[in-house]
Amino acid sequence: MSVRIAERARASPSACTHPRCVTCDVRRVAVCVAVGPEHLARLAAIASEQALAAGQSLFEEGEPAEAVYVVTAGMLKLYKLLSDGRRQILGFVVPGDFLGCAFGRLHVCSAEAVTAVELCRLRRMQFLSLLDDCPTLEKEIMQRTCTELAAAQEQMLVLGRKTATERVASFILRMADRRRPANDAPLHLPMSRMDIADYLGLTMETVSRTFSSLRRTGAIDLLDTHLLAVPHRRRLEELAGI
Amino acid sequence: MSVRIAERARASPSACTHPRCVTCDVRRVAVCVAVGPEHLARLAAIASEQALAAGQSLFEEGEPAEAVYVVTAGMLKLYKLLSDGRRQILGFVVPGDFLGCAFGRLHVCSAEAVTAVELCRLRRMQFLSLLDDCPTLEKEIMQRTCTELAAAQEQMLVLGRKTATERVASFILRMADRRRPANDAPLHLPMSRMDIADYLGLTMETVSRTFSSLRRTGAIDLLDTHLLAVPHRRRLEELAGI
DNA sequence: CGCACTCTTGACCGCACTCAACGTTGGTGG
DNA sequence: CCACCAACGTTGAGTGCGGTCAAGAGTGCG
Repeated sequence: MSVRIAERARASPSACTHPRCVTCDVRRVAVCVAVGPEHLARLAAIASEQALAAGQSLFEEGEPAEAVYVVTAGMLKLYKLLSDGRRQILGFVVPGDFLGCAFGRLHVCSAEAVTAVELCRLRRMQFLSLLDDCPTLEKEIMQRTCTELAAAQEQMLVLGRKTATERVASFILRMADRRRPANDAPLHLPMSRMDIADYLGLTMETVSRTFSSLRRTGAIDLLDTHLLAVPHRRRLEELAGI
Repeated sequence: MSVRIAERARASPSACTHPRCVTCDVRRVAVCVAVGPEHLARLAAIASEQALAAGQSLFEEGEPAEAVYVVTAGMLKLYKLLSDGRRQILGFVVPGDFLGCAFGRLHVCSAEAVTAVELCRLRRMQFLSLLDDCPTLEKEIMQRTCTELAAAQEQMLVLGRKTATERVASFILRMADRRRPANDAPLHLPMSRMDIADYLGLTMETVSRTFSSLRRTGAIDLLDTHLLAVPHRRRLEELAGI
């Protein structure tokens, strides 16, 4: 991986439009890391590859955080548990996303692979010291953290005030919008109905019923259990309570 | 205000334990801003005082963000609205907290005074350029943003998976814990039952009923509508579903 | 004193949960 | 190749928690 970062940086710097960007292309997934060329070797030195099978855990809440990650393929879910097993999924992580880069010593949530996953692992202390020396990277992390905070606040509105139909419609729209690159192809939702339920604060049964109801009313086309099309986006937005 | 910041910095640098901290003491509320002495004059130059009466709005979702604020007295609430008026309160802001310092151009939520409020207003563009030159301040903002993100994720668990009793118990514990300085005096909750309801994803009636039920079972002492004591913290923690 | 506002409490209702049965799919082994 | 099984998803029936509606208590202010 270390080698590949440097190689790709020289080979195709134009794959990403971000200024001073290193393109780390693993399996044709572009990962943008805003780091100046003077810090490139250091970034490469602290990076290593890691892979997970679907269902495998990456880290758990309360564990010491020893690394941060950039996802290069697949999807993970972040979640918190109550002592009796109730679960809240905080978000789904897709290629290009940073993971576990909180500033605390301990992980504040657990991470588990939804599909097979490939990641770029960065040793935490070295990554933090790189941040100190590389302002553009620090800006990038700050930007991403703010985006995550805004997403969490939007989800608080969903969980606190929206009905089941509005939650599912909001979920579909959000998942459609965060695809990189953006496109109009059918939307693949690899997570189980149970995962969607735990993300939306509902039960599996209610999620299933709501998908069926959206299909019956024509708001979505369910091509397959995990594949759907949005024929009339505006209609789904109305159902989402925008 | 500008003058007071500089004055206080020289007058009582020991009021705050934070390294290289400027104590901006307005009405005896200590506000810590991690900025080196070399940037002190610049900080003072972009700061001004502002006051709000209870119920007054500071900014609204979607407006351009022209300033960031440090609260020096009172309490504000941050919230989002749905088109039909449903409201989700994202958090309550207390003295010492930063406010509106997202990196986007527009405010992502609205802010309204719960009580009479005094703030230190910092012009946004100048504040951002100060951030560029002052790494300790930037670290401080990053740290606070991460803390806020963790709080938002904890609240997602509350809103998505906890019962009414667990939500109210969690709320009381959180409010008790974030007091600065920490103390065991009776807890003052200046916000209305409606505000608590909109923070916890409940109705006013359910919040009121739950407070009454907690009082009957002895988990809390309601000294007054907005003042309570927690006689057995452990008991409340159990009720909160820790 | 009267008004306005907030909070509390009661009665009833409905949305989402629980429990249960069944269908579908994919993997395994005879 | 099919039988079997386990996991996941769908659908139906009934229930309960928290919402809705309404009345009344408490409080502050002019």
